Amino acid sequence: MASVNKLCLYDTASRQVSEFRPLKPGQASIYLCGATVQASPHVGHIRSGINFDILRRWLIASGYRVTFIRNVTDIDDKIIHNAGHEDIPWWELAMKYERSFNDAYRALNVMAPTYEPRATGHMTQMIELIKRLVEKGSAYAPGNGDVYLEVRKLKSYLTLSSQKLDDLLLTKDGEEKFKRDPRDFALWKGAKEGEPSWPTPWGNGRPGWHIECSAMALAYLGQEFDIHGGGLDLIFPHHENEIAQSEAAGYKFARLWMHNAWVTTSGEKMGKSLGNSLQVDEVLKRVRGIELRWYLSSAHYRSMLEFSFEALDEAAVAFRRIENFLYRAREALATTPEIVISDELSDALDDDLAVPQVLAQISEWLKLGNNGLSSLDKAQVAEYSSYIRAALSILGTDPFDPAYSSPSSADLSGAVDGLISLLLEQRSAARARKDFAAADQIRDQISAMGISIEDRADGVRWSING
RNA sequence: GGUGGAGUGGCCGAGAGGCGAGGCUCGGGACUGCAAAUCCCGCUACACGGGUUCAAAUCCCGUCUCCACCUCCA
Repeated sequence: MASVNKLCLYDTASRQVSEFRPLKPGQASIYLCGATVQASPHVGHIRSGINFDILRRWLIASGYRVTFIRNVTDIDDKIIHNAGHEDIPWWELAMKYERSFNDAYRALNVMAPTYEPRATGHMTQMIELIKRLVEKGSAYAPGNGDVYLEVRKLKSYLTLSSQKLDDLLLTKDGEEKFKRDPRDFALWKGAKEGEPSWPTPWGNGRPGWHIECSAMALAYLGQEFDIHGGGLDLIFPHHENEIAQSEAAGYKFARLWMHNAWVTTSGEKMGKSLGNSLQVDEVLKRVRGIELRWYLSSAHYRSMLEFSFEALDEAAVAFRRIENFLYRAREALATTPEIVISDELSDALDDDLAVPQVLAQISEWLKLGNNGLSSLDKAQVAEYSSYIRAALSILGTDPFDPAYSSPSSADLSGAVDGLISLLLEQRSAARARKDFAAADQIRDQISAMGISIEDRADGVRWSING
């Protein structure tokens, strides 16, 4: 259990893996950029949730008290645009997709955050932060209702993405005549006719895209916190701008930046505009949540995951093997395997969450555990099933986790067990008198009901086909 | 133009100077009345061209290909 290693994580800012040193010993504060609730989640969105859920579970298992903030951005350009398109109010659209994200998180066993602040609930904090930036001379309100951050004045702008201000390609946004520099970005946007707005000293308006994260991180995690996470595509501009705002306001902000890679199809990033996005609820018609989670967890969080249904199916089959072993182990032991964190698991996860290494280890344990089942060696079964269960619990795919239980099937299983057992007794009798034709006929009939039979060393076992 | 990432066996997918990660598929075997499940054995790969080194998938130089970000992005 005790590992000599310490948790090491890759930091986007330093581009290095180094030891995680929390601000307060034994505590970890994490801010994850969550959903902008403008459409249903696709598997890429949920991969991000899963990757950081694994981080969180590992920190908790390592003894940390984790404060995990994952925001919901429920007001932005796209939400207003899409609401017009669907012909419903912007707040109805935002709530609709927030629920859809929550359904996906729940189906994939992503732990609920410690707190989940919504942008619309933090206008006061955002306006206060912008006021502070204006007072410090870092931001300016040119009188069109917008407030911009003056990026040239910042000494460390673009250090996260290691770019130079003058190398950025410029895109026209129609606000050039108000901006002191075309690269300045909007902290606050003046309201156009018919748009939602909130009153401010600079007129009615709504937040720019980035300010909510700075304001909410400050509100719940304070001026400095341990880890800020999100997808790779948030490095620029979103996270750069969060840093810019927060540091200009005098706050230290995040100590460590972690970014997950995308889910791709045909080598390309998943996105609505490409028409290649796979919605979570669609994929869940094909495999169970626990299997989808296993698949999305299987690549290292910093590696692209090339999505294919073939790979998904393969992952699901592989997972069922592990799951079946755990169920057999529970039967053999007459108790649910305990969660025992092995050194191998600790070492792998401490090394920047090396999940693929964990999977390789699980394969080894699975062989040893299955050997234990064949030789009826309970101690061996207990040992390896415990290691496997511990690994699965950190990955969020522990089949014994109540989050995955379906109560209705549990009620039925007793009755089904009785019925199947009756048939199996008949088959055993037929086999005993070497009437294999009759025995196979019974097996075929049971099989036709979607139930498979295994003749094992310790008796006959049946299971419902997944 | 700038910045970052990737190319590994039939497929997926780790590793980052020295014992062939692991999985899937495929072939062989054990067990079994036959299956199923499980286990055992086999299948010596790192885009290309140079270089450094006793030793390179890993380091250096060059080349090719692909992907991403540059104010909508997980």
